[in-house]
Amino acid sequence: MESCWLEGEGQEEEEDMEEDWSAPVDGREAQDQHHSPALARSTVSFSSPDGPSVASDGASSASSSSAEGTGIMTRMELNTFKAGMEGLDKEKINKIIMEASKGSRFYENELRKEKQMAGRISAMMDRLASITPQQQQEALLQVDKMVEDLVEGRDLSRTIVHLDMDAFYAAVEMRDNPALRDKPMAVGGIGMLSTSNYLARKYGVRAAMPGFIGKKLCPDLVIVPTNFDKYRTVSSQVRDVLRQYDPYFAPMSLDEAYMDLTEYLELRKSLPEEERTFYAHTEECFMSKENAAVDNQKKEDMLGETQASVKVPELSVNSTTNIDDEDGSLEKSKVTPCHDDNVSSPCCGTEELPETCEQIAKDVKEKEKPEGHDCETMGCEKVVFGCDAEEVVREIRFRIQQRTYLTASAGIAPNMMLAKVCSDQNKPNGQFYIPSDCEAIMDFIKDLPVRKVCGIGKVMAQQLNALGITTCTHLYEQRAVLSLLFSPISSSHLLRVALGLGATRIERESERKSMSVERTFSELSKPSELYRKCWELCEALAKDLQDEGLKGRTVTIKLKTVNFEVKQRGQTVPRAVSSMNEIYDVAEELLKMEIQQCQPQPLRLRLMGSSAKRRKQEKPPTKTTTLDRFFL
DNA sequence: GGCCGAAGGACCC
DNA sequence: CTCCAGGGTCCTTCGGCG
Repeated sequence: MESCWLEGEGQEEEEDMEEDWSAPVDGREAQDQHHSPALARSTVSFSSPDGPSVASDGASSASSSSAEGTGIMTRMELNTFKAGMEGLDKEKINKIIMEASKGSRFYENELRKEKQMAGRISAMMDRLASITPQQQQEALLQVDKMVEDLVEGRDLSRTIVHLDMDAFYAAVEMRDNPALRDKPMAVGGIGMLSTSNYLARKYGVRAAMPGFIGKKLCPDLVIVPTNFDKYRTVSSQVRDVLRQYDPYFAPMSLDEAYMDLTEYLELRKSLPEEERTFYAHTEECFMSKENAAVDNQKKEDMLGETQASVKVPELSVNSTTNIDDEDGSLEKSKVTPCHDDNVSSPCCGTEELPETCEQIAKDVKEKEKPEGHDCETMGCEKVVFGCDAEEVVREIRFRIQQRTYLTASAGIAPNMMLAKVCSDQNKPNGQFYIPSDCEAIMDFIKDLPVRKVCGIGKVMAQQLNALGITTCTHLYEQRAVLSLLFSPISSSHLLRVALGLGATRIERESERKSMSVERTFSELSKPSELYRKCWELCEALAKDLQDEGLKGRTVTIKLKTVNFEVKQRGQTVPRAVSSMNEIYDVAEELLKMEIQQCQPQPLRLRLMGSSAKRRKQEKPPTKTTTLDRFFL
């Protein structure tokens, strides 16, 4: 239960979600003038009052606000950036997506948002044009001071891993139903797909795509309903493995997690070979294996498939003996106190400290072995893993695969931001390592598309794009301008990205801040129906809250009109609430106001939600009477 | 000016 | 022929208030 919040049904890994932003900018072109397009532009625009024309040029290329036509609707197209997109007909796919969407209310709303975005960008370009060279100089000076601090505070002492299950939900379904293995399939419903297998991706079917469009792209697409209980089970098996390498690992969803291997790697150095030895189980092994729960039919089929992929992740198991001790000698990265990165101490939680890593490791290793099974005599392939980070991660992936028959990808780097990007690098069933030295980091960062960075989404990417920024190098080159155009928080985040910096301490699970329930339905507009729906939602929410023993001080309702416009209305109450009645009282009132607001017209909704949020956070951990762990 | 609450979004899975 | 989720977190902007 301590893992509560992470049970939030994750969407699904790498998937880029629907989006796209379909980089209209051709990389090369950007590179040619990437010296500082924005800089040049603003200088030009400054020296010549006409400047804007130059600037607006850049803006319009990034997001033509001209109606219809080709350029617009960049938000609906397919993101070709991600892995597994080789050799597929983007043109054709986008055409199909377009045709399926055109004219729908959804599409109209997207159009609206697109225009709004264009407006924001052009406002930004105007601001850019009004920046004087002096301002820029000053900004640069200031930013470079920050750069200095940031670089000085760089902490290369940690080894962070981001682990990501490959096409998780889809992989689980394929594992359990062999009939699906050679078919393009996706998990979800006709309304929305959570993820798709790699075969389906070839057709352009991706996560966060509505099922009916998936069907259009790939008429043979098999859509399997989600089965979260199953994914949760598998997920916990994976977590069992991860825990042994970092008891404080942080699951981000059912299918991905961050780990800090620093401590473990230290310990690993003195781990005898037998402790690093595993066996690739063969069919016979499985016959007696724990998975007895699975019916035989499935099991057999599973094995057939598994054999093929059971091989050790990545290359040579034998090259493993390279116990690179050279690694321990990197004193160049003097351990700095890393003041910038989050200061949470990973190892201070007094919670259930699961003994030591060694103990856990032994325990679980036993568990992984089929009962009463002796690998030595059963002829299982013996695998010995080395002691460096890459070897350990291979071992982790190997064990995950042995345990779940599913593959995972991983990224290893000195901080979370990089690790996350890395895990995507060799996506299905691969891993990528960035050693802990500045040069390696910068080399990696250099051409990294900003869009790949976690936290830079469609919108930010498009804004940056308008400034001629597509890679992290550009990000650095434009640091002065960025500091002037974006908020301090945003620009410092961008700056850190540009420097290859990221959190080096994995936050201990934090308390949840809100809880919500929302539902999409076919149009409702009669007040009685709306109140009824509201009631149901509040009921569900109250139950969820009570199940976790939580209360909320702010009750909000969320409404989505049939035109996809989203509204939220909230009210904070004097005392935290959790009961059905208390919540509904507030929600009903809020809903009533909305219904009245559009009075003669009916309020036509396609979705309604209800949520309870905790209030800010008390400044000092107020020692208010060991206050119940409620939202205040 | 600073903090808070409300509303709207961006982003992530 | 219809048909685009649901669970979160965090940031930004704005108006009110003391």
